[in-house]
Amino acid sequence: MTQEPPTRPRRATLADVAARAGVSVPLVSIVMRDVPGASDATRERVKKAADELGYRPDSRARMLRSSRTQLIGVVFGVQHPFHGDLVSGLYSAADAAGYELALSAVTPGRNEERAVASLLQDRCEALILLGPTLPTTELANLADRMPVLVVARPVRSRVVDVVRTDDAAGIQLAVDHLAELGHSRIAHIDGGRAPGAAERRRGYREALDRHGLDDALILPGGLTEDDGAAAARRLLAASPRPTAVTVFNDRCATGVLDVLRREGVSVPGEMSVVGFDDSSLARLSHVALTTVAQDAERITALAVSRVIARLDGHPAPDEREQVIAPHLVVRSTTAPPRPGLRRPAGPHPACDAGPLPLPGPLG
Amino acid sequence: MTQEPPTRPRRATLADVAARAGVSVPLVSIVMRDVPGASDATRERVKKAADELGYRPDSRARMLRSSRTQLIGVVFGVQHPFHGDLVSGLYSAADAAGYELALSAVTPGRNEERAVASLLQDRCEALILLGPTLPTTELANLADRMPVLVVARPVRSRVVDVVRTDDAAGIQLAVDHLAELGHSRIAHIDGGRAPGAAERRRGYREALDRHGLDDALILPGGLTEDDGAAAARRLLAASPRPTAVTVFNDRCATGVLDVLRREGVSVPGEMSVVGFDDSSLARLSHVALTTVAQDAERITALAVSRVIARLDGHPAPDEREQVIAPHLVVRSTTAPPRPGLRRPAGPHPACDAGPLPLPGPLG
DNA sequence: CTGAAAGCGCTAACAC
DNA sequence: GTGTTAGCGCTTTCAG
Repeated sequence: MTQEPPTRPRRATLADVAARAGVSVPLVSIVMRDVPGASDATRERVKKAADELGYRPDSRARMLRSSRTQLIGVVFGVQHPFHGDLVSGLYSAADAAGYELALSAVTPGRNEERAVASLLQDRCEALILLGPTLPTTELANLADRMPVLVVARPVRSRVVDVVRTDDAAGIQLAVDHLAELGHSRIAHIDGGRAPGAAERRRGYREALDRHGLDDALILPGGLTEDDGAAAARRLLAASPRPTAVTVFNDRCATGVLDVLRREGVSVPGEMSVVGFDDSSLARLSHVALTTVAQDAERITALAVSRVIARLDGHPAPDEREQVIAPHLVVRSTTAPPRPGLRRPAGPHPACDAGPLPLPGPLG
Repeated sequence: MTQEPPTRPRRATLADVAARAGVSVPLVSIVMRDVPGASDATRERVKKAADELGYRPDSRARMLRSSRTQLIGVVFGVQHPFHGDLVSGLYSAADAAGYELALSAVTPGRNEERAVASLLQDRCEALILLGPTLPTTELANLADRMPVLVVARPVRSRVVDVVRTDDAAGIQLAVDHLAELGHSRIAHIDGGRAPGAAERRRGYREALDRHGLDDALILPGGLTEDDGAAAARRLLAASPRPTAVTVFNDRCATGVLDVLRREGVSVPGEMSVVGFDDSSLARLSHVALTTVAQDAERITALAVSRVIARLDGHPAPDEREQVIAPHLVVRSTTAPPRPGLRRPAGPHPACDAGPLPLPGPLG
């Protein structure tokens, strides 16, 4: 067996293609970029030569030469499911606009500062940050150098753009849904100091007001399953016990569901639960969580177009923050309240393993 | 209110720093790269100037000039939770070795070809592909141009490196665990044609053989919750009914759990369940799935070091494939078999809300 | 230890 | 249409 080639063939350059096609380098450049300035015959010849050489343009040289890099930097949390949806949307939007994305992940061992720093070295023209925890002053610093757009975190600043879900409206949708089902004692498990938590608290209060329900009950929660579990125990201890609860996010709601089921509290019979995010968690058939869905596609489309508008020097709109309406996804954790002890089976009561399936939302 | 600055300050270059520090450009380069060739006094002065100007090196120009880019391209699935773990590990490993990562995501609207193509334009020196579905011939094509390493998919090829979990050994761990608990009727729900599925089937068969259990039962499964749900129904219909089952992955196992609980089959009392991946799903407190964990840290460390060895021209090792031993994470879905109808409570039987906890692996 | 010159691969100006 | 010239920001020779 001969040794594998220790020396790889040098990559073909424009000059190689030019030589092979018998034309000048700039002409090849013109052809490769599909811009006017070459005859069809030449185009043909050059493309053939490039093909034969397996030529691939060098984006770094290209970006170095032209002042525009057409690069948008994106900082995202590699562990965060919803960020996956957002990144997908950003790719499509950027692609449609002729921009490239430079991804930089935040991981347990790589903080936002580092993620941003690497993007700066890559000479991105703008930055899109997904749910950043960077202090506002840092964001402002960045915005001083380039357009910065924050997704999914409310930032009060005159220098960065923000695109986010209307958190308050989201919780209001949830409360409306529960109120329509007939619930009057609706609690809220909040997200503490997490991004959006304050808005969701406010939305909850306002919705209760609108429905003339005045016994608001806000329990301290958090972002994780465990936070939800702890809050659920307090929820059950409340007197009078609420018949429904809106929870800060799906993860937390999952923890709530867990405790409820362990305690033998039927969901949605004795307690209706609404989450937030419509994460993959909520969609699991055995969770089937009614939840408030964020419109990732719209959010990302707006984010990209806003950032590009900045790059094109369009004047700043009055409001630097754009809030996107969420929508409610009704699954199986919400139903009309059931004051009695009999546990009616909802479409999917995971732990009501007993017989008697009584389908239909209304008994 | 004055208008915001429509014209952003040009980024500082080496020349700017040089001018400010009163030295030549190359000298600044030497200082910025921390290589020998400058006096301490100069170093001090240059660094100060760079700082004041907010200088950031231009990675593109740097890579263009030096033949090495020190860039490793990574293709990953943005929706795949386990890829998140892998990306985290790759970052640490690459960082420690002085390499950068160029991330390129596969999304519903962006296939692997595109993800790879963008990486090629970025002049990565090597490619690491996470669970790719690219045909082997494509992989070989790529490997012709640069070192290519595939993670988490068995590829029989002499030209690409592979680092993956020992799938067969993983299932064997699961079967060993179940056999030790006293199970003799152990089924397997497989992953069809998914990467690793064949190996896991084989591991299951071999493990059964080793334990002298000859009634192997392999049920067609898949990767999703729904696949698991369907398989679980067949599992329950089997006669004699198995007392334990190993499942292709955690997602599928979740679907299995769901059906079991709905059908009133106690887990782990009447049926023990083992998953594969140790995904976040398995870790959820209300799922608490016993599962086979892949060692993401070791996998990524090996992947990076192998790829760098290639770049450094080290000779290819005999075996281009490296299989990493997984380990078992015992949670609450496995326990000794209970032939009777009484449902004993394991450490966490989400639906066995009854009392009597009988701890200890052996009854 | 420091500076001058050259050039990575490409594109933007100009000539012809 | 096509070729020539210049230079993006940086690193690499090589002189001094």
